[in-house]
Amino acid sequence: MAQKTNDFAPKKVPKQARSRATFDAIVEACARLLVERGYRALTTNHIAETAGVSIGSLYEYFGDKDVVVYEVVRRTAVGFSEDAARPVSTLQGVPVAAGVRAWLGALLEAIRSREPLMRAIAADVPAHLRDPHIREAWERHLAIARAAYRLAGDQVREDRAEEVSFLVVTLVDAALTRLVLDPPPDVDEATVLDELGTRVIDWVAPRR
Amino acid sequence: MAQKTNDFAPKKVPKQARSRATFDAIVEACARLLVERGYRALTTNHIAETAGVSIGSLYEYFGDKDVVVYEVVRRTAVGFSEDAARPVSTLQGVPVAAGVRAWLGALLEAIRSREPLMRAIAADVPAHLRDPHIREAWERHLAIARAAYRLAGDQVREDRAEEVSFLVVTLVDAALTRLVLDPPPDVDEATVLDELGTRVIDWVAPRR
DNA sequence: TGGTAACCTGAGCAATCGCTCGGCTTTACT
DNA sequence: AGTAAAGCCGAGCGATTGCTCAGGTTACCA
Repeated sequence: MAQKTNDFAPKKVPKQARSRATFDAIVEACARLLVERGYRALTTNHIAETAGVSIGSLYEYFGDKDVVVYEVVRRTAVGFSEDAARPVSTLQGVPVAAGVRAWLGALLEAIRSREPLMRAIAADVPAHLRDPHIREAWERHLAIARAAYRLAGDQVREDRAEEVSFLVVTLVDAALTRLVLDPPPDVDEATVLDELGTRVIDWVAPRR
Repeated sequence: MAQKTNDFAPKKVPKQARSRATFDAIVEACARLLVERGYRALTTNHIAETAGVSIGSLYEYFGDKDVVVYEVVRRTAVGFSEDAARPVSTLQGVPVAAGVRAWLGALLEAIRSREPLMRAIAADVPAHLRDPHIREAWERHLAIARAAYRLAGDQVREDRAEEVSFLVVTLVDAALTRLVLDPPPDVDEATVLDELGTRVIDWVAPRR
């Protein structure tokens, strides 16, 4: 059977320390060029040159250009999810309001600390390279939302759980991303954060 | 002074009926190929062939490939904005709740009727070709929101107007787009719409 | 009806880019 | 020390693509 997995996995895993450094140098060079010149100007020759390795070495590990980009996006998404999830995992027993605000703060910081890369990825990287990771990150967001729901016990509403989660995560994600990557004029960031927090809290845990 | 306008305006405007047809055929062929094969597989030769005109004619009107794509995106965005705005303009004197739901319905329909093109554009078209139009559409959304505010008079809250508009438009835009282009499982569309409407209404016009 | 401007044609050039391959160097292991 | 495996090199091939240009056709108007 023809294995037509549309997988962008590296074609070979480096085993020695030297080759792991080569591998990483390539990925990092790709990230740098992505930020500095954008996806469209990316060439394998250029990546290899920037990484200080030969084009042959690049093709030792990566089947083609998009595999390198895929790896860059993967690392970014994984780091992002970890940063976003970390402060939330220690929230057992905390009131919903504090939990929500902690969540918002962590997400904002996770975006802000990766601003240039996230901007470059969102701008130009083709969807088929982004989507798997965005989908995963999305799943993790929803998992956090569901876990928070469980932790919050009877503080939160229980009807329409899926729909409310969907809308809340959509709102938070879109608003924070836009706030960092494309801040609108005449909008005060602190005010937006406060208003956003207030509304989300009121949404999931309306005072009875 | 070197005129380095990063403008993607067509290099020449067709004057006769025949050439206007050529121009349109090129734009439409580009839209079709964008949907069927995606931005990356787009070539000027292929666009011309699909349009049934020669490659020379294409370059008569469009400086390069991206100018054609830019025009496709422009037309899509303009049509979208018109569809989204139309039902809202006749809302003088209507209660806020009805206005909001009309707005949501119009937006949803405007997205849905362009689903394949919007998906193709969002997936692969580079940001520098999309952004000007997205920004414009965004401005029109905000204008609608502000106009609605004015029409609604004392029915709506007045503090934090800019921030609330920003968040509401972000939420509505992201939620509806995602709902059509990437519908999550386990989420009921009608329920989402109802919940979204309820929350938006309660957000901008809380019952006192 | 003749001339000019607008419009159209398509073979093919120049440049780029992804990727290969034959051969060399370093590391790991016995 | 010897050898095999892993890693590395980079000139250059093959294919593609954006775009030009010299010359033809159609529409407009005096």
